[in-house]
Amino acid sequence: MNSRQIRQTFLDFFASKDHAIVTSAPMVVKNDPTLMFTNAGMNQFKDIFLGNSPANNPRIADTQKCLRVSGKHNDLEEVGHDTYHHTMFEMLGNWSFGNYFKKEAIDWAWELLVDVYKIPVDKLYVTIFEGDEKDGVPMDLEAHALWSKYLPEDRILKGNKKDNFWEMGDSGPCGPCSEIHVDIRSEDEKAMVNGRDLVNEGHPQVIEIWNLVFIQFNRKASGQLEELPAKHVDTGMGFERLCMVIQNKQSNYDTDVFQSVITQIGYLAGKKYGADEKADIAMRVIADHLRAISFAITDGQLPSNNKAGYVIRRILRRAVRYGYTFLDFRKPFIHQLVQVLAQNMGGAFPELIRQQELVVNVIREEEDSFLRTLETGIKMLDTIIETTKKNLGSEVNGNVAFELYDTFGFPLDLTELILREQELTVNRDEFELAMEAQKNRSRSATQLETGDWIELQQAEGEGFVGYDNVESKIKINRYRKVKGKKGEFYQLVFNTTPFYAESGGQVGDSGTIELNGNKVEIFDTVKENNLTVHLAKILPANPEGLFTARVNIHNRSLTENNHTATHLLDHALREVLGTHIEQKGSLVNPDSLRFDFNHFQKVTDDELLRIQERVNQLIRANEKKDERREVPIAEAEKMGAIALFGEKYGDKVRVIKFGDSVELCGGTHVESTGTIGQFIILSEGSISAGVRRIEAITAVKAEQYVETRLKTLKEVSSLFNNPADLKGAVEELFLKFQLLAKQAEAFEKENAGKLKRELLNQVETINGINFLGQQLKVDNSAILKDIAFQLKGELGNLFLVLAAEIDGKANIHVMISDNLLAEKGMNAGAIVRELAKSVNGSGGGQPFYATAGGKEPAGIPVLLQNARKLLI
RNA sequence: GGGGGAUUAGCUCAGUUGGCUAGAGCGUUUGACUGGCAGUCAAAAGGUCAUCGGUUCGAUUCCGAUAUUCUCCA
Repeated sequence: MNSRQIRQTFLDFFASKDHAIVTSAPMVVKNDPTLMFTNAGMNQFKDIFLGNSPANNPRIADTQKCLRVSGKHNDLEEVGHDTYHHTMFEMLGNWSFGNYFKKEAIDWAWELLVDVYKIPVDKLYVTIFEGDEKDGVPMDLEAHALWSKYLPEDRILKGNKKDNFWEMGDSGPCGPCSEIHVDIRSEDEKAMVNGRDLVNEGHPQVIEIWNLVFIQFNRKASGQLEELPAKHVDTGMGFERLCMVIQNKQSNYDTDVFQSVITQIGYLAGKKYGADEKADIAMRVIADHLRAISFAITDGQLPSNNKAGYVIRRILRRAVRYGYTFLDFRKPFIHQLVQVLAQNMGGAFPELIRQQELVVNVIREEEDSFLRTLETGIKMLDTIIETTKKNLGSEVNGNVAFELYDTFGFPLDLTELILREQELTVNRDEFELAMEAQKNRSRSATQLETGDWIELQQAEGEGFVGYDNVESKIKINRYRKVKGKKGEFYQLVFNTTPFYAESGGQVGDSGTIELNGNKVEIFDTVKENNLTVHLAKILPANPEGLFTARVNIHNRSLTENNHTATHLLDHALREVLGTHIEQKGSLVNPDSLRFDFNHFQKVTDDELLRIQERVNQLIRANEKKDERREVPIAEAEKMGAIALFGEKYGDKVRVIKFGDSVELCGGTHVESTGTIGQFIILSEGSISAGVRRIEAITAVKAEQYVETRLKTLKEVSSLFNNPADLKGAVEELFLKFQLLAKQAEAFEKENAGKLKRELLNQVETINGINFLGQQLKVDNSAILKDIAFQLKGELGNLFLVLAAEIDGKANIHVMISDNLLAEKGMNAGAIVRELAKSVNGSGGGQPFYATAGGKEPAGIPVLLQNARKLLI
């Protein structure tokens, strides 16, 4: 069976057991502050488990794209060195939401593995939870009894809380789990060591492939467990491992999931997989990371310099680094692998094919920029090596290596590699110490103290009513206090709310809640795990009461103008630039709108103008809003609605139509486009390879913009006495100015020349040295400098002192011919410092030329006499 | 969100205790050699040293703020 068949078989199997098959959620997580990426199959159902949303279907199965690179599951540094860790992987899973429980979950798992996939029974082991006294949970005898039907006692192992009790977090849903392990060692090895001794011991060929979690408890903030009324099943099976087992391979990377890409890497590198351990590791790293990066990009997460984008960048750089070090790649190469990946996985994940060009471009750009980073790092390292060797050291200071890494992004392992060639090492302890200090700094800066939720009541409500109302009666169901570095605030959850929570690029609403004349301001509204959370600086006096919630209508309607304009812009972009345009991000707030989209060249001024004109045309057409809620997703697609990659949609969606613009959107919009008034594009630029950004304003802001521009224009025009051709007048003035500036420069030169000639007549020879000490009337010290250098060029054997009073201060310049420096041991710097005493000043410079300033210009004549005396 | 760095000619970058009337390479323009191209040689143009403020006799250099950008950590 190839990997495609294995995946499909899983889905077909659970479909036959009445499961709804859903698509994978995006790998990039939105609206969950605790998680950047989907790291398990259950993530997309988290809000169901938490009780925030109802389950539309009690039985679900899917394959989920997951990424484990940060937080609890951080496998990044392992990947490639062994044969079974991955950053991105697929997790096959089936779920029951208050429907079937342990019996069905275990029976079906067994049926699928043994009867369908034909995995030999004697390779399988299972584990069950042994119980925990502290939590008061007994051994999972139910699971034990179910497994006993299929396996002898010595293949059912008891596991502790760490391995066999699953928890979502410090609090929340949890329960015992039962894992299925498989032993794929050779018969010889099995004879030597019993497989049951290797389960959960980190052996690469005795591995867990499926985890069945039975969610039957809720852990309260106090740590106590309470039995859940509705019990759930959550399972996860590693797809790549399953393929390895079924295809009888010893490594995930030997399966067809990875081999096509690895073959291509080998071809590009001119090396064969399996010939050299280090090269093999590099190929595995690259094959793995390629998938992670490509899927992240298609899900809308571009590499960037912070947060999730930075994680993606780091993964890509790790791949480049391994290619650079072990496969001798010096030019971008990873982007050349995308095509093979798309061929291999595009069937199951069509977004890879659709966005292939973007993925290639983004990766190439990133590779280029990292190779540049490496180049500058190598240059810096060269000078470090040089100085270390000059000082006869054999070890490079760890802080220096850390600076190279921290500030310039040059990885430590590369530093060490290059140093080793020069027989140098890095002081690792110093490096680690500096690293630890940096981590502590970051941690203490981001510390957020989140208190427990305080449940006030469980008032029934309608959830979000803000599409139809901007004011409604609400009750506060629960709240908690959050303490950050910049003060503390409260998070409030209502039974019903007119406040729109930040989502889909539209900022959250602000406003007030009021009870008996006491108003509390809501300064922002955000979403957390599908829960609308209102942020307030203070807690209302009687939190249990019935409040009147009012959205700040002014900001809301400005935001709506911009949001609708964004849809019109999207539509216009497709008309003018082509239908390849896809949204890559957007920001909509009361002030302006920002729209990012894929396009591979600069949008020309002409195109921009046409886009702007088209949007304004659509505004004047005054298209009425056609809003449809609860549209089945298939029907929405038939309507031609534009969906976004990387956005998670439910079965039912909301469709917003304005004329021919049709989009899936949860945001708030104007009633008809005429309200927007006017649309002006402020800028167009690139934010990353293949992604452009347009910033624009509408309505009042656009009006103000035009007004100030017109006012400025009017003022400028009146400065020119309102000419018919203002542009011509300005150009003419500019030309005249240039001419005058040139003339002035020539005049000044001539003047300086004249001055210089006059000065030449004043030269007196004292003891064979040409001396000139004069006070000049100039208003700019640059002229003195210029004259000094000119005189030096014309007259040898010269000791020159020029002085002037500029802005009430004395300005002294001393110039000495080169020959005198050596012959007479004269030094302009020392001389000028000494002379400056006469004007109560100080100065300095080089031996042949120095300047000084002083606060008492009256002393200049004395100063000049003193200068003369130096020669006598 | 926090730390560190960078911003100098069209591009890539030098500029080490504050004073070298701000430099290099590539590119551009002009001239010479050549039948033409390529090329070689010669010369020139091109900079408010990111912006604003401070310290100083004097700031590209030191200090502070802002903007942009790179990088590491969370």
